[in-house]
Amino acid sequence: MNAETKNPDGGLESQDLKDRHLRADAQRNLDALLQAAVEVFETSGVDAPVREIAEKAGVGIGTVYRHFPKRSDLIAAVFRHEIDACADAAPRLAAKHEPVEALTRWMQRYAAFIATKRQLAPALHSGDVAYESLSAYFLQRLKPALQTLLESAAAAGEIRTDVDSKDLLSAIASLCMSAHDDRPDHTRRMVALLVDGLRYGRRSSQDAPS
Amino acid sequence: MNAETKNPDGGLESQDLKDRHLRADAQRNLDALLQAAVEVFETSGVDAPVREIAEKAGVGIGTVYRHFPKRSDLIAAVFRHEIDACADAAPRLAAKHEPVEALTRWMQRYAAFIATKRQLAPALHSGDVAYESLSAYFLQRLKPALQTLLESAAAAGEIRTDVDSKDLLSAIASLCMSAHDDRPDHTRRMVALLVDGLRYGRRSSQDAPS
DNA sequence: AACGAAGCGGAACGATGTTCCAAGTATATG
DNA sequence: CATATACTTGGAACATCGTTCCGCTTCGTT
Repeated sequence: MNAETKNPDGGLESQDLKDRHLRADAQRNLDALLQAAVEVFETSGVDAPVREIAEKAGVGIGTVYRHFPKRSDLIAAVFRHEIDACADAAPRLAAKHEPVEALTRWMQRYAAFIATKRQLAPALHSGDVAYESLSAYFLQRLKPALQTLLESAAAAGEIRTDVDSKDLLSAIASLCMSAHDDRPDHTRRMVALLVDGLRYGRRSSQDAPS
Repeated sequence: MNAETKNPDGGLESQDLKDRHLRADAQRNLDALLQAAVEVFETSGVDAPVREIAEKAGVGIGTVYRHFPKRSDLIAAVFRHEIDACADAAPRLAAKHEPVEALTRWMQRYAAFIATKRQLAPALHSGDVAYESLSAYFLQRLKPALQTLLESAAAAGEIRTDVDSKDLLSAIASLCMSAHDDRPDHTRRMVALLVDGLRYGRRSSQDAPS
């Protein structure tokens, strides 16, 4: 009924943050659990039984529920984990490649990530409390990541400057949602097309300062 | 592997068609089952337990599975039933109201129908064989229904003539999918806006026959 | 009325999410 | 190093579902 009964900070565990000393073995199990969940979800989809994940991680079912009270918490944790991985890829790519190349590679990376999560989309809008914060987190992490890449490429004069990163994120997501199984690289080409679109109008801005 | 093992006619039961004499009590149970399913799905959503529907219909679980071998068959049957109801509303409205009024009312009717089926959309694209034929049936029934209404209104010179009924169907569906719960009549106004859009360009066609 | 077949009800099965607690183990403390 | 204590664990057990099965009931016919 009231929202006060919920943990105000969003309360999702992470293997990176050590909030209150977590016992060493517990930490090890948590990591194994997350890794196993990633693999199982990739193999059998998000509908895979909790027991299968527990077995793959080499722990008991009780351990799973100790770390993730609800099945949806596990899914949410994995999702967050992958959002982080995708967001963290941005600065890494930016350091290794020139701006447009980094931007291109990241968009492809992001597209591949979204394609994996197609079956998650329904759940996201199902009103489940466990997924409520995910949409916000998604934008909070990915929008700045893309924005930085866009700004670098724009500063180098390689692409246009009038593109909103949020629009671009959802545009790519839409592309991936409609991808057919019989066109494995359809999405890749569509994203490449988007990048070309970004380059096309690069000289259209004349209000550039300095 | 091969498609030949599947029933070639699509094999979905209907309370309207009497394929092979159905025993009187069986027919009664089938009707009660369908009605109960409609009510339960409305109340508790499509994820409602089969047992709940059986109880509401006053029959045993075995009876449900006699008529609908799979849970998805029940859902599909209800969906078909409601598609029929929506399609049948078109000629009824056309007989009772002037063309544009009939068109408006039907579009609102259709929008209300779609809004109810939001949770069904994921299942429709999940690849389940039971739902495969539904998309086709959906278009087969609804497109002609809308098209007739559109043509009547166009013939009366009340609306433009360059609107594809299929596009309009999916446009309304899209509107309903993005509807928020805190805006109950948002969809209604959006559909009304669509109707106004139809009226706006009414003089743009000059190739109207007879 | 009697018979055969169609139909019915619900116990039972297997899978899955979730709870619970006795037993085990890491860590702090002496 | 030994001990105490609280944190963790494993998995049996429970609740809920979809689905199957089969003995019994009821309808339609002769």
